[in-house]
Parts: sequence; structure tokens; C-alpha cells
Amino acid sequence: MKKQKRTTIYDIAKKLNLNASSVSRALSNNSNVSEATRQLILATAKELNYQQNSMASNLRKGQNQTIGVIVPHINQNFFADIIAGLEEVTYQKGYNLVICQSNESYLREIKCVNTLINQHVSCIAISICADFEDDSHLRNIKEHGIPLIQFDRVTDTLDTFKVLNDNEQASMEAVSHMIEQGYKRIALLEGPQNLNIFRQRKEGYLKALKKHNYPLVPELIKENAWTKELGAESTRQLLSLPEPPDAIFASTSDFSALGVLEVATKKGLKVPEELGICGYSNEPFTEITSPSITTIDQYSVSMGKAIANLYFQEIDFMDNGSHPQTVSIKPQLIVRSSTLRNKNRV
Amino acid sequence: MKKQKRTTIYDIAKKLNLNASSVSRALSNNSNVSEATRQLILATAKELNYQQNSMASNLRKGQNQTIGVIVPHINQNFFADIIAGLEEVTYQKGYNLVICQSNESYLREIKCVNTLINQHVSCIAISICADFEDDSHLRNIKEHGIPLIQFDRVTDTLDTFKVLNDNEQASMEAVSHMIEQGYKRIALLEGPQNLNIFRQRKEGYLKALKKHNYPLVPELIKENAWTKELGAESTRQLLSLPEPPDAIFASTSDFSALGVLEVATKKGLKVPEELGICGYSNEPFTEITSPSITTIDQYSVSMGKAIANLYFQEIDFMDNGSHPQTVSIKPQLIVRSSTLRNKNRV
DNA sequence: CTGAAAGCGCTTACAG
DNA sequence: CTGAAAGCGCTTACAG
Repeated sequence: MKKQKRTTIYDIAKKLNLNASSVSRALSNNSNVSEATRQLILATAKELNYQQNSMASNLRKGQNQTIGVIVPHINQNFFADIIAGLEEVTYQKGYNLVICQSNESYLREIKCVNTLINQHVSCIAISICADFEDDSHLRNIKEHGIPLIQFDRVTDTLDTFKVLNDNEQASMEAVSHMIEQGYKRIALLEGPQNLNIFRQRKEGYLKALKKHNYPLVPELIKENAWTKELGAESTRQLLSLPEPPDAIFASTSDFSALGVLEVATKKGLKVPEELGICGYSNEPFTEITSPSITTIDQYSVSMGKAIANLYFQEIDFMDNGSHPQTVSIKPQLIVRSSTLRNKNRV
Repeated sequence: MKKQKRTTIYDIAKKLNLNASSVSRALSNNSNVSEATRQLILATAKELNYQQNSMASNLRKGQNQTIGVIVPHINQNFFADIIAGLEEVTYQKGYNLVICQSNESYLREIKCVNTLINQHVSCIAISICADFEDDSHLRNIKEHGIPLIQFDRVTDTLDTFKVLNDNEQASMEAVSHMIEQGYKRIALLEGPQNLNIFRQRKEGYLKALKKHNYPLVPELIKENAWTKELGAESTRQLLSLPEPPDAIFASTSDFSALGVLEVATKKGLKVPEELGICGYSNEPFTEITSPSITTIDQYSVSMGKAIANLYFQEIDFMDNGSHPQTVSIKPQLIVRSSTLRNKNRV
């Protein structure tokens, strides 16, 4: 009742009184077959509606032209863009993409890794979950001889290829920009510090303060404010300080920055005059809020392409244990109204 | 230099002086093996860091527990959400997802289909591209015995399982709502009419007019306005009519509606007092524009789940040619400020 | 240029 | 409960 039998190279061979090996050669179309028989074979293949069985071919060849990707969430702009970029390049190369989402769960991330190892994918690209505990599953990837590329959220306990945003530099630029706009007390909304990206963004903030001889005020730093709601809550707390901030850098995300903006608006604070706001990621909506939100573009589609290109360029080196390379993507500060309070525009 | 050899069931068998078949049985853990040997086998499997080779297993079993999805773009909220929903369910079932994007190109869509057929995926789910020409590639899927589910953008030339939004109903509700708010001349921004979804939305618009005895005014219907720029351009044309519209239904997308809003704002028109605006899709940004934009939520994550569930529920029927089922998701009108101009709220 | 054979790593009737 | 064998559909040295 299930699946009628599909045409195989044997069916073609039988019909033409040839050996299956000839058929295989003609179809892979790079070996020695006479032009005459090749044409015959291609014609009957079309006639019988032949489609290669990749499972068999891959098993025999020992690899499957597939890149596995693991992301916390597929449906977040940043990751969706990365995947789109990845897909673009892998498609050009005739590779496929298998996608898994960890849902920010460590256990699920491990399961995804195992599935991809079982599938003998050619490469695994991963951005680790917020819940990350240790790197044993990542080591397992390497132990099975599969090239591993970490991107964006990475662990440094493991020496792998990496594609990163220069979060520290971008944060530093953002905060410096706010300082140049005359803001005096700049608060930081930070994300989970077990993720490298959030540590780096904090580092950038600290460096910018230092560079401009600004004091570090601990009460202006709020942990774990990486959703709109948490951003709003932190803002309420910050604004009720005896000496409230005159600017807030939502280093976690634009969603957090949106929470800041909403609270500020509700309290009747003028943005950017009384409160400056800067987000992170350049989500589409930052352009259309009132005022529009200053943020940082991460070039996520390019990042996806960079990951794929790294694989295809380094594929030969990846196996022989040469020192893994790190590609850094430079994010760009997008200055908009929410931080522009004096005339001398940047 | 490439890939060190991986542990196979033979390695385990050899080490334990057993036959590979016993190892296979123990590992698939549902056949007859004594508890003692099973434990032994599991232990050595762990010790040797064994991971099954899915390629071999799938080849032998003739299927690969993978669902292939083809969408126009991965990084559009609607599709990203669908994929996230799909992934959620397939993950629970131990299935994998292979994702392809057609980039709205017909040729590329064909290539994606062929790749998925070659891979012997268990099911193909597709939302066709704007460039769609004919259904021969989709027929080819069925000819290869692979269950096919069309979703959202579908062709009716082929009798397949379908998961659809009730676009007509939703559009009708949206336009009726605007009529009830007292708008008299409601313009329509329509999308490419070769796609079913845009035909249905137009149909809903026409039905609503008819139901309320509103005349159909051809000059108020603008073709091909499915980006922000095209929406803006159409709006400029509409507003310079001798008798301009007092409401615009951007049936193509919220991006188009955003274009409408921007032009209206620039011209100093008050929304919703002087111009009502309704979009489509409930993109996150519609909530935070000023005014917020009335739109239609498509429950895209649920739609993704529905696709996967349809496959898992109907998997047995799909092969024996029973009449394909159609699942309809009811979208919901989200009324916001951009169309609310009188007090009696809905 | 073509054929015959082995093998990729599993699973699954078939015996015992 | 365990073993021996065949086979999933390809590809690729090896002969000729």
C-alpha cells in the first residue's frame, strides 16, 4: 500500500542492456562513457522519470552535502536573516540546509546536535542557547570528524571556527556617541552574562565610559533586561532613582529599547531631550517608532553568508586540524532621533 | 586526511563477540534481545561514542523521517513563524526539517523540489512562488509517491492536501468594519492576481461592498501594491484623484499599509479621522506606529503546526489516494487606532 | 569505453 | 534470544 517502487539505475540498465555502473557514470556525467550511450541513458532516465536516491549516493560517498544549523529561534529576525544568508550560499553550491531550533534549551540543543551527527552532515553551524551549560556536545561534533562553526553566541572553551560580530566595538561606539551628544548619566540594560555577546557589549560600555572619564555608577547597570517587559521594568526602576539616568543603552535588543521608550513616553519624558535611548539589532520597527530609535545593525544576512563561505573556503583545512579561523563582522551604529539632541549631527 | 572512521555496529559487535544484528536490535531497542546483552551493547556503544548512521538506516528502511519545506523567503515573519511552528511539531515526532527558499523564482522552486525528491523526504510542504507557472514539478512529487501539502499560496490545478487561511472571510470582515466606521470610499491595494491569496482578499473586499450596497469604483483599486514603496506610490495616486478615498485597505501586507501611513502623514492627513488604514498580517510593527495600524492576524505559528499535524494524522491515508483534506485557519481582524474613528468601539 | 564485484552501514525476514 | 545472509541504491577501484 505504501510507495510504489521508484526507478533505479538498474531499471535503466536493464532496459538498455547495460551495466548499472555505466548508468551511474553517465548520470554523474563526469566519467568515461561514450557520448552515444550517455545520450541513451539520459533519455531513458527522463522517460522513466528517474530521480537519484541521495540516501544511497551519500551513504556510498560517505557524506551528504548538507549543512546543519542550530539556532535558539528560527523566527527572530536576526536568526531568520542569518539562515536566509546561509541558504543563499549553500544553495549556490548545491548543498542543503537542515535547521534545528534549540528554543534556548540546553537539553534540546544536545538532541539537535546528536541528530545532525547521525545524519553525517558536512558541517554544523551553531549559535548556542542562553541555557548553555558545557561544551561536551560540541566536542562530540569534533570527535565525529564534523567541522564545527560557531557564530554570534559562542563558547570560548572550545577552539573552533567562529563568525562573530564585534559587539564590544559597536557598543563602545554607541555609548561614545551618546556621550558626545551630551548625556551625562548613561544606564546599561545588560543581558545574561553567560553569553559572550552580552559580556562584550557590557565591556564596550565600560570602555567608552573610561575613555571619556565617566564614572562607573553601579546602580545604573540593570541585569537581565532582554525583553520588552524586562526593559520596561528596569526603566521604571532607573527613573525612580534619586539621580535618574538621562540616557539608557538597551544593549540586549531593540525590544528592550522599545520597552524603555514606552515607559518614558508614559511618564511624559521627552526623547531624546530628557532621555536618550539606544537599542541593538536594527529591527525593522526601530525606524518607525516616534521618535525613531538609534540602534546597531548586525548585517545578519551577510553573517549567514560568511558562515557558509567560511565552510566552503576552509573545508580542506578543517579536517587537518589547522588553527581555526575567526571571522569578524563589523556592526554599524545607526544614529536616529532617539539619541540626537543637539544640532551638530554626526 | 579526511574523516577518521566512525564507530559502527560492527565495531561494537566485534568487541563483544556478537553479531551485528544483535547490536542493531539492542540499539533500536524494540526487538528481542536479552536484557543482559542489551545492557552490554548500550554500554559499549556509549564507550565507543557510537552514533547511528542515519543515511544507512534510512536507505535500508526506505524513508528518512524528514519533512521538506519550500517557501518564497525564510526571513519574512509570516514564513519564519510557519517554519517555527512546523519545527516544533516535527521535533516532537523525531522528524527533521529541510528548508529551501525559492526566492520567488519558479526555476529555483523546481530545483528545490527535485532536491527534496532525491532526498526521499517523507513529505513536502510548499507555498508557491509569485513567479509560479505550472504545476508539473508538483505532479512529479506525487508521481514519486511523496505526500504533498500546499499551504497559504496554493495552486488549485492540483488536488492535494492544503492548509489555508480564510483570506476572503478576513478581508470581508476588515472592509465591513471600515464601512461600519463610516468610511464611504474605501480603496483596495491588491497583490499579484496569479496568487490565490490575493484573489481571495480582493473577493472579500468586493463581497463586503456588495453586502453593504456600496458601489464598486474601479479607480479605487490599485494593482500590484505589495511593498512599502508600491503602497506609498499607489497612495499618492489615490489621494490625487478628484474624489480621493477616505480609507485604504492594503490587502497585500502591513508593509504596504505602512507606506500608506507615511504618505498620509506627510500630506498632513489625519488618521483615522480623514483616512482609515487597514493592513494585513499583523507584523509586530503595526502595534507601535502612530497611530497603531488595524490589521489581520494569520496565526502563522499555528499554521505551521497544522501543516505538520496534518501530515502525521493523515500519513496513512496520504498513500492510498483518498481525497485530500483541506485545513482552514481562521485569521482574526485586529482593530486598532488607524480605523477607529467613531466612539462606539467594536 | 564497458562490465563484474565489492562495499557504504544499516535492518529484517529466516532459521535454529 | 542469537546468528547468517540478503539487500536498500548507489559509486568506484579493478580488469579487460
